[in-house]
Amino acid sequence: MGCVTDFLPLLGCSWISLNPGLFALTAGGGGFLTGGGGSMGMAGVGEGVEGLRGENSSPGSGGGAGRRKRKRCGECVPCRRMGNCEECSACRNRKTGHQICKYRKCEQLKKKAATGLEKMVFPSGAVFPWLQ
DNA sequence: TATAACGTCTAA
DNA sequence: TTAGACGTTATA
Ligand SMILES: [Zn+2]
Ligand SMILES: [Zn+2]
Repeated sequence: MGCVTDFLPLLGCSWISLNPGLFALTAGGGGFLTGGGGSMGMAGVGEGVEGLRGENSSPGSGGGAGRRKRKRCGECVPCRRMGNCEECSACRNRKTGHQICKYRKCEQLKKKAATGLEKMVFPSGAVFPWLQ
């Protein structure tokens, strides 16, 4: 196979080629490790595949499982800020955007939800040993 | 029900 | 890659 050993057999070799944006969005500027330093990292591989499309997540039943919304920490500077500036794009487009004022956006919510798999870096220093 | 805001998709 | 739109969840 000219493909990646045992990675996503159903998707074949075309996955990364067809989803460069998604990969860059999660693995690169995802937020953790600030890409570019020479070290990359995995950005939610487990959830990444599930997050490919919103077909997963089952909040319907139970009412406890599934991916629920995170809440603001309430301690960061933006969280302590009160009142909307009414001038930022979030405030101006509040009617359609449904987003909190940019100056009030919680620092923790700015980062993508971390699952813990992001830190999966092998001792060899390689992030994707199966690619080598 | 109304209001606020997170998560994700998609156009630019 | 980013900002905006939309759907959905969470709280009052
Ligand atoms: Zn604002
Ligand atoms: Zn906060």
